[in-house]
Amino acid sequence: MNTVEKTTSKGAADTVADSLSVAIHEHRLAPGTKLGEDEIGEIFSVSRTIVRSALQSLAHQQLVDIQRNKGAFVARPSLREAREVFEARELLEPRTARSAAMHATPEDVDLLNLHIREEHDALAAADRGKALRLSGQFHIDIARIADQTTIAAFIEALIARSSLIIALYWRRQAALCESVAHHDLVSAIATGDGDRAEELMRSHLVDLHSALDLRDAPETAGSLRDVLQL
Amino acid sequence: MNTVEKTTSKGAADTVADSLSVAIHEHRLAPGTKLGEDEIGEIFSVSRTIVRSALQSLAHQQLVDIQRNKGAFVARPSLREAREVFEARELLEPRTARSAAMHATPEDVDLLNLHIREEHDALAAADRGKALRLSGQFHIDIARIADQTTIAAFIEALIARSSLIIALYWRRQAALCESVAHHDLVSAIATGDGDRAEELMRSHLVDLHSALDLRDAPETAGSLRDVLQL
DNA sequence: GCACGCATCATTGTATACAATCATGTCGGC
DNA sequence: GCCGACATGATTGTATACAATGATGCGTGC
Repeated sequence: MNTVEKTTSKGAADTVADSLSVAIHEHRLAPGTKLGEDEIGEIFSVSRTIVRSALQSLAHQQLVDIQRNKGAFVARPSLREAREVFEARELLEPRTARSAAMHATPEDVDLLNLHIREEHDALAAADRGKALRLSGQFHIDIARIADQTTIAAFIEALIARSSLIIALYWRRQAALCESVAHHDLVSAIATGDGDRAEELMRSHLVDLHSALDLRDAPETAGSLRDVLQL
Repeated sequence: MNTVEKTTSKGAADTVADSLSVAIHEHRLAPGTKLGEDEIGEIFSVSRTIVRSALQSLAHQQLVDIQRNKGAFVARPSLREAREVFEARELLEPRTARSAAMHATPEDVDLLNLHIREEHDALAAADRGKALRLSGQFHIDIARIADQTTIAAFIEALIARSSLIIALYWRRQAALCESVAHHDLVSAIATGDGDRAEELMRSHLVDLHSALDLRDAPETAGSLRDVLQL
């Protein structure tokens, strides 16, 4: 049901990586946070070998930044990267939404509705982090439904980085994640309306993009600001 | 000059990963080949720790397939994956070529011409593997020139997998890699003709795609066939 | 009082040792 | 003679020990 089946014996490293990944997605781990190997190893009761493997995995999808002889840190996407990530999403996701609308089965639609409900519940419980993560999960679900594994993997990576970007550059304080957009998307997908799904996804991403402050923040001031907000 | 600068101290694992990656790209390591940890460690005179790290890195970009308690093998993309990879390339690369035509500097064009020359030389020297690798490198160069790091990384991953796909499903025996297509592309990029670059890239990829035998090969017969060709 | 250099310490990089799992080949039974 | 169970060997998974590098803080000299 999840990303990896239990039956294939997931491996301890993946468990650690998943936990860290979720924590980052839920904004419980802020960009720039140092991820010490011993520290994490103690938390999960595994050796540094496992932690190291997990961190390398996260580094590969650019969720963490490993600096040689310095350690691993939760990544801080630059403005440039932020722009690129959203440009890439705007290129890939609308087409994927269209494809999802074509391929979706009733069970797929049920799954999407379930996830929307969970997202809504999290928001009602004032669990902003969880709502944010589920919001991203929704986009990944759509990519999965579209039955394009390769592109779905790309989108998954982009959404992961989007979470970091939102943590760094989010502007609108309240009224985030208007899940109404997601709801409309599901209805378009449920009725197999590819055109509408594509357009809804496009405008949804433009909305998201425009809710970020990607204009001219100083590239290097990040570390300072980070210290202050701690 | 390469993917990673020497000055940042590349790390032994990356060296091993790069060597293996090149070997795969040059079809010196066939899909399905077992990559034993001790074996590789002895070749490069490093411990299994390093080898393991390198293999995990390659696994993440799906160049090798790691099966728990079984080992690492050069990946064998399925027909489905092969189709998806080329569909994704056809989605991403034409637009990237257009962007490259817009951004290319004279030095960029020089670099492309240099690489085409190297490719031609390799072909003249009957070094089919090297020519193939350089042919892929050419596409990566274009993505780099397009100045879209994120998408360039995706394309790089797709080209890596394309190399495996070509190894498995290539149909036309002779007359491969008509570098004339690359040459035309460079001229379009050099003159800043985005439309033409986009169209040339699109047709080049369609050519490539159609030179593969992706029709109905049995998904599971691979292992058998592999044994026979050894 | 400030700055530079050095020593100490903490953390990461790598190698090796041990444990667990899977593959292979042999032996016994049918 | 063929099939299955078991034992042995090889290979991978994990933990730990050692080495190397970077960070911190103190002391000395100016």
